[in-house]
Amino acid sequence: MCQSGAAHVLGAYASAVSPKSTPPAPAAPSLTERRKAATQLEIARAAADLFTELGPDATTTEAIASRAGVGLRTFYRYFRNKQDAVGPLLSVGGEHWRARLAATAPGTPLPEALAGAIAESLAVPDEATAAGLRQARGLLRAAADDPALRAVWYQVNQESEDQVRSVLAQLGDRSGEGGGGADPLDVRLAAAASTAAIRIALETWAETDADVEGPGSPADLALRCLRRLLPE
Amino acid sequence: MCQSGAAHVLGAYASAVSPKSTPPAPAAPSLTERRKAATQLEIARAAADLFTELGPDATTTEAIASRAGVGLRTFYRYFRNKQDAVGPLLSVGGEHWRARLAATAPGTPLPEALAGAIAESLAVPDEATAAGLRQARGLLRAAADDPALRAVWYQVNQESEDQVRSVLAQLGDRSGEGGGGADPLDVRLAAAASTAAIRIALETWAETDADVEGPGSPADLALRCLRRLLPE
DNA sequence: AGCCGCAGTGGCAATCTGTGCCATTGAGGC
DNA sequence: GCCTCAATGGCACAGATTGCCACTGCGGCT
Repeated sequence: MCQSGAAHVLGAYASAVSPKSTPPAPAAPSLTERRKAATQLEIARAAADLFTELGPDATTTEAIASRAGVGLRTFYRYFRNKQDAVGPLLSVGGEHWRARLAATAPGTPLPEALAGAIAESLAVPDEATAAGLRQARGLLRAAADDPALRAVWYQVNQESEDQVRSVLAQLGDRSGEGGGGADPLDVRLAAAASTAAIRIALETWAETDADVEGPGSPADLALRCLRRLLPE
Repeated sequence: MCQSGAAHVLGAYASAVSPKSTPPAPAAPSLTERRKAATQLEIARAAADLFTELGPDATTTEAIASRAGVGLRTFYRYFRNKQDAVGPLLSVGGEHWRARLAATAPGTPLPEALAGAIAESLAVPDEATAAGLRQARGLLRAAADDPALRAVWYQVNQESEDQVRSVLAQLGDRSGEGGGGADPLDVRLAAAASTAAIRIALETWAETDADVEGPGSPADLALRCLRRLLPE
């Protein structure tokens, strides 16, 4: 178990586990914290395996819980429902992306900041990250036949958009101190555009057999999409 | 009953009722057809009422069916689930939008075509349309507190995006006969950008008390959003 | 080391959701 | 008026969720 391939595409779900205790400082996660994260990942993996093997419909919640080695009741303490269980695996790189974005040097033009953060968060530094992307690809392909699973994908993206929106709002406040930050509508649009760029890049990539790196990779596609949507 | 306020925002759901029989020709809908449409709308209204009164969680499917005057079993013949029932009311104008878009004069620049169609589909020619928009606003506000309802909104938008995508693809084929149409990625991005423009316009409008027309209206906001996302 | 409070867990019971099956009924064509 | 068929309603059932309660190990205190 453990978080080996814990790469998250858009990372809206990771927060489900330890949102209260240590948001900013990466202080030593207590044993309990780490155990919870491992459990969540374990469940997510079990769900993803079963979903891709049998299809989401034929998979019972109990089967997921059982394969993950937890009680049914515990499953529902981690996830709202069956489909949500794969959320963390579809959130590949999202946390990374937002963190990188929040750390952008003040004064950087927005499109540039977004592009840099996207490039970095969709980069594939190790095999675990690559595996995470490939698993996401499998899920996206399964989603093509399953409305409920597709709904999770939409939700993951939308939550990512919301979070990016707040990151961008803070970023805006930080630079134009006097005026009170950027136009909320612009912030919203930038968040939507960049999230859509990543979403479409991943969807498009999932439809192909392109590698995780190089031309046709998620990072490549995402940057191309971003340029179209935010040419400013 | 009947389709008085049948205006649809993004209109992905309307097809749920009569997708087989009369898709193109608006031939005389048989009595049965009209009855079905009325039933669907009846259920949608019942659901919307209960959702906004009690909240989606506290509303049981049976209560919706009952208020709509149909059997529980029938409810499930019209909608996949509880939340989906309000889909038609959130799809305000979508059908209209796509139809208008499909009918665009060949040669019209894409951004212009999209803007024209959006302006027309979010226009408010009569009180019924206005009522439809206001009801959508109520649902969007309720969605703020309910993840499941929010999920329906995401889904409606996503389905609209998919449909717009195919309309745009055909539009592209129609003009550049020789080459085989526009770059699929571009089509996808244009569909995403225009759908997002409408989505964000409606979300933003729902947060305010602005009127259905004039500055701050859905149409006004949508066009502003579109200009930002598709300045080409 | 021994004790305590608490978070995380598992199990059970109850309610709600979603689907297959079958009989009934009214619409539309002959 | 008779026949065929789509639309409906009721029923039963498997699976999805949730409230409630007791059990157990982690982490802090004495």
